[in-house]
Amino acid sequence: MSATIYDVAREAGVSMATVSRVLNDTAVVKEETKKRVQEAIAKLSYRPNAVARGLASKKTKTIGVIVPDVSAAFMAELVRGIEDVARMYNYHIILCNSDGSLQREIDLVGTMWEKQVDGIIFMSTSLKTEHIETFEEAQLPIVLCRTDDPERRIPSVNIDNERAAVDSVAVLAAKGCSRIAFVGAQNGEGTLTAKRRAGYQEALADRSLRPILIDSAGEDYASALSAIRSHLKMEAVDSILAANDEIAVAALHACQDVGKRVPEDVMIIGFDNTKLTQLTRPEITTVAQPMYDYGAVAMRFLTKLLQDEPIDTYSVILPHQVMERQSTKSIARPEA
Amino acid sequence: MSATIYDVAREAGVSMATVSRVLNDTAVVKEETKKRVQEAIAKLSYRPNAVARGLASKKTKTIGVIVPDVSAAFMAELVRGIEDVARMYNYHIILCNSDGSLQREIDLVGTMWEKQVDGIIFMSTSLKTEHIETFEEAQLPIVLCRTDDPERRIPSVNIDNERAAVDSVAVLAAKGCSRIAFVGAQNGEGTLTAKRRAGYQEALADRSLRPILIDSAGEDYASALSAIRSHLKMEAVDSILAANDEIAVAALHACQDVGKRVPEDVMIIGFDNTKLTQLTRPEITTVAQPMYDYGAVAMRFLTKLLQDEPIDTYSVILPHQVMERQSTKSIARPEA
DNA sequence: ATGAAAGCGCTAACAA
DNA sequence: TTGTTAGCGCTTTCAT
Repeated sequence: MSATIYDVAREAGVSMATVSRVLNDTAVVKEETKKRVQEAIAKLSYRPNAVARGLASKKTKTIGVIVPDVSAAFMAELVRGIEDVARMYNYHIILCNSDGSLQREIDLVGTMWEKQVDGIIFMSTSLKTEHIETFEEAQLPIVLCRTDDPERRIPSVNIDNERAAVDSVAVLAAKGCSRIAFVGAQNGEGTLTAKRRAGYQEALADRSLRPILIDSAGEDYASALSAIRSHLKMEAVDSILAANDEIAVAALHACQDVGKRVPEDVMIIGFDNTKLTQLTRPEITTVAQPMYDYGAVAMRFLTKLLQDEPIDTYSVILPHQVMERQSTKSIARPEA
Repeated sequence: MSATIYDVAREAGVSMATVSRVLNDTAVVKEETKKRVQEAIAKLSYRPNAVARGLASKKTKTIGVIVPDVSAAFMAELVRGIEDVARMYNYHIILCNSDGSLQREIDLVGTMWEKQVDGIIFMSTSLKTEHIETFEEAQLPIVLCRTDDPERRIPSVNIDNERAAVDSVAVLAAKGCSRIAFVGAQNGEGTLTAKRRAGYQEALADRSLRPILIDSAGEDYASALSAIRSHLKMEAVDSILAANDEIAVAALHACQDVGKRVPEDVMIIGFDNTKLTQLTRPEITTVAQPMYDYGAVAMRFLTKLLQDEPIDTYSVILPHQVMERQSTKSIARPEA
């Protein structure tokens, strides 16, 4: 298993160039010699050394994946999408977590250059100028994934988050809700939550409804639970749009805690269609984001870039879908 | 950003050997020359090419991670543990999914060899002879992670699954349960579920209790739900030990469906301490498996192997813990 | 303390 | 159709 191409050449009585040719199918080789080479390869259990190959060809068949945290909800599914498509095109992925730190993201792009990856799939919250500069310096094909680039300078794959929030509000409004609250952390610009909040506000303005913003300290269950619970005690709402599913579950429990029934008294819609939403009772209506597809499409996009295939658009928008479940089910009320 | 070591050498007026020395700190270099070299590096924004380095040194500072499916529950956390420790030791990881297919696992080890990784962290269900043969052929340091090797031929990191099941039964028994059921898929030998079932049976035998095995078609929510529901209609149980948390949630819902209260009528214990268990009401008691630690410890183990550090034991057992929550809470019953 | 030179295992002109 | 020959960018003896 550690013979070199030279050993194979000698065993088959040809030159290493010929072996290389049959290996890469890069030129026509007489059927008979090809067979001899293949036998030699089998006999010696030869396997090409990808590192040497990478040095000589300046292509490593490896792409760098920079993600805030693989272990975050559903990120792994996205990574799986990347890996599946990467495999189809004979690429491998080097996976790195940035924890959302700008400095680390920048460093990682540098390291990826050192590793001579053929391209990068980059995930973060929102792009800053430092990112752009780093990308330009690295001179590597890069595809953004589930990451906002306000000025659309870098190829990217996304859903329309604002639109998704607008759609969710529409569902609620259609069921007669008018006191619609939004729950999410009040964090920076350009984050997913910010976009969703913007869509929510737009949709409420269109209907001349008063926005009810519930600011949870973080995007996690615990902080959302207490924020919602205390808000519910102050002010009645008939529906809650949550920035993500974990918050939606918190909303459900908060309602139960203060004696409100879901969906009879309060309707709830979450975001992301994680497994959670089907393991609660009632099951929670949520906006399905195609996590796997994010990855798969981004990787496919990157392969196009790498092979100079024609590209239709540099900012791909994936479809989203409001998955209606029990938490927004209209109840047929018995006539009085 | 694409100067070579040769450019740096010329810029600093030294030989490339000297540049290499300051880069790798591999020999003493006069303070002054070192400074000149570092300036040249900065001036040219030089970055060493890791591929060339790998070819010359035969070390790539890359390790292969073979996992059934990153997107499976909590696998990502394990991978995160690997990556964090890898980073501490200046390694990067190439991540691949095998979907548990033996053929693919074997192929992947080969590809990892081609990529010249310095070592492999391998995850699967149970090891077969084909695995061992492949590992030997590859001649690479390999650490098994959360993967059973009945004959302990390969270094590994695990918890004691049988013992964990025994402990769970003990908790139930201590609360007065005697009709204790186990729910899990009736799949192959050497799987996690099989180990847990074995522990369950052992613990019941010790107490002269009759085992109640509920066989769900798969390890997922839906099949477990229907299996448990129909079993509950046939036979009363006072507690359920589930092979994993998803099944535990199914058990909870099945009980609710047939009008049993948890924990008053039926107590439930899950396995894995996933987030799910805290998002149900009641919250579910579960066996905490250190997913992150599996990865972190396995990677640390591998670095020891790679640096010939002394090893105490080749099969590391990590601690588990029964996290008691509401689903096993003894209720103080009012005196009659 | 530094330099010269020989590879590492492969690809890719260029010849033949 | 096949072989010869330079590299790719670095590490690593071996000299000096």
